[in-house]
Amino acid sequence: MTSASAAVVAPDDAVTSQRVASRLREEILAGRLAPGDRLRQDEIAARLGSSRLPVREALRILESEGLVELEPHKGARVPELSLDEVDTLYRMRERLEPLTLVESMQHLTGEQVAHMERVQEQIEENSDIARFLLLDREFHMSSYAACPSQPLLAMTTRLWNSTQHYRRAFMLLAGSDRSAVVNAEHRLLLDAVRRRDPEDAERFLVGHIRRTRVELTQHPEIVVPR
Amino acid sequence: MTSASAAVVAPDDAVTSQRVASRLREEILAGRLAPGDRLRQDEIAARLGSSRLPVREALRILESEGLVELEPHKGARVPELSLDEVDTLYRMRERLEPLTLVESMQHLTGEQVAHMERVQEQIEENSDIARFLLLDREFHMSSYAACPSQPLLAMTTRLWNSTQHYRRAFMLLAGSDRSAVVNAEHRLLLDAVRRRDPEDAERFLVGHIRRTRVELTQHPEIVVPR
DNA sequence: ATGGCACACGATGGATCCAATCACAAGAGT
DNA sequence: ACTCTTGTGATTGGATCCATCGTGTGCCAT
Repeated sequence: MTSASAAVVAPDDAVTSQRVASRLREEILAGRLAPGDRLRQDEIAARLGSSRLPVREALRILESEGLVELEPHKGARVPELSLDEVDTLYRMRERLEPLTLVESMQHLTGEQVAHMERVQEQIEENSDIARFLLLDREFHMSSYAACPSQPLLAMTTRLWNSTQHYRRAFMLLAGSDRSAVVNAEHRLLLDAVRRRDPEDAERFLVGHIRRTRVELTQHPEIVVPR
Repeated sequence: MTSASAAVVAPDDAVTSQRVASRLREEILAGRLAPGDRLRQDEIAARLGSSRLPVREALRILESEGLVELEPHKGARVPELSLDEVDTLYRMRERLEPLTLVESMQHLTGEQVAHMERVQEQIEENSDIARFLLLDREFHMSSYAACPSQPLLAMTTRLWNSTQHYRRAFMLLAGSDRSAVVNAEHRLLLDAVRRRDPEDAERFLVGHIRRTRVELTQHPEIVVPR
């Protein structure tokens, strides 16, 4: 699969524009580039050792993934979302991701389900927030990995990308008090996936996303006032 | 609104890359560029009177809208979808578009609803298929026009773009026998919008999209065998 | 002192040229 | 006759240079 839509890692042999996109994607998702930050083509080109042209193409790639926004003659910046916009993104997730999961579930191998379980075990042993964000993403993305529809998987990934920063802000704020709830939800979800039960899978996943949305939107301080 | 995500027309004063994207978008949506067709950068640049660079950026824009697919060193082509992929795109529409409609509905002005009604009247008077495709798109997009969430509107537009060609193929095949059903569904939808009733609006819209999906997937001959 | 305008600097968009990659075809070897 | 190889042409990716647009600063007028 040459498509970079779902990949987070950086293939070293790829074309320059995709290498640059990978680097920037990683920096945004890790939070080193925060919402509102501007991305100057010159600076990036110099820092990553290429010309500005691949940088421009990389910014287009990232725009299609929802990680930056481009405005003609004004440049690229990491999008700043209002609370309403985050809320809507979560409502989109509540509707789309169950479809992604159901489509993927029927094609998941036993080994892939076992991988999900191992990731969940790591989540339960873990206490670091940055690591939780990585593991949580890995857990859900693993459940979507066998989705045969590229557009569906790409949109799901895009929704995760767009909300990543606010998930982190929420975790840093609320701490890991709610980890027991998250783990219970993940366990139920995992069990439904193992049983290949689409109804339960959809129910638990919607509940999981919805609860996160409700808790998250109770903290207006994690977004710009607007 | 400078965003090109939902626009179909070509602003003449825009930057070259967006002008090129507009032209190509129009050619793809109108069916002059069919699935499987290749888009050569040189040829496009010469035809539209620009250098290849804006063409490359335009292709990236169109890729993010789902209208072309890019592969490194191999170029761009209009995506060819299998029946399963079209089916999944319609299932995505069934889940996403009701949300778009509900979000938009509460902000629609009376004048905008009146516009929807005028478009529906034109649909009922019309018998040309190419014109129906335009009007049908205008009818639904008008109902989404007041959606405050850019990502949601962009994704909805993207789903419409990706399925446009197969809608046309289906209409050319099935003719306009089913226009009575379409008109009845549109009228119900319009009434629900006028009453600002989110439950009915969602019910009718899901039914409308679902019926189209079911009828469309009964015609495997409109897609590549695969 | 404050608001508005003009100019200069910095950043982005576009054009041209060169390099790398791929696809197809012709030829040699088995 | 078939297949593998190699070379050539076509096409895309990348670098550099120039044009255009935004933005910030500073001056001037009110």
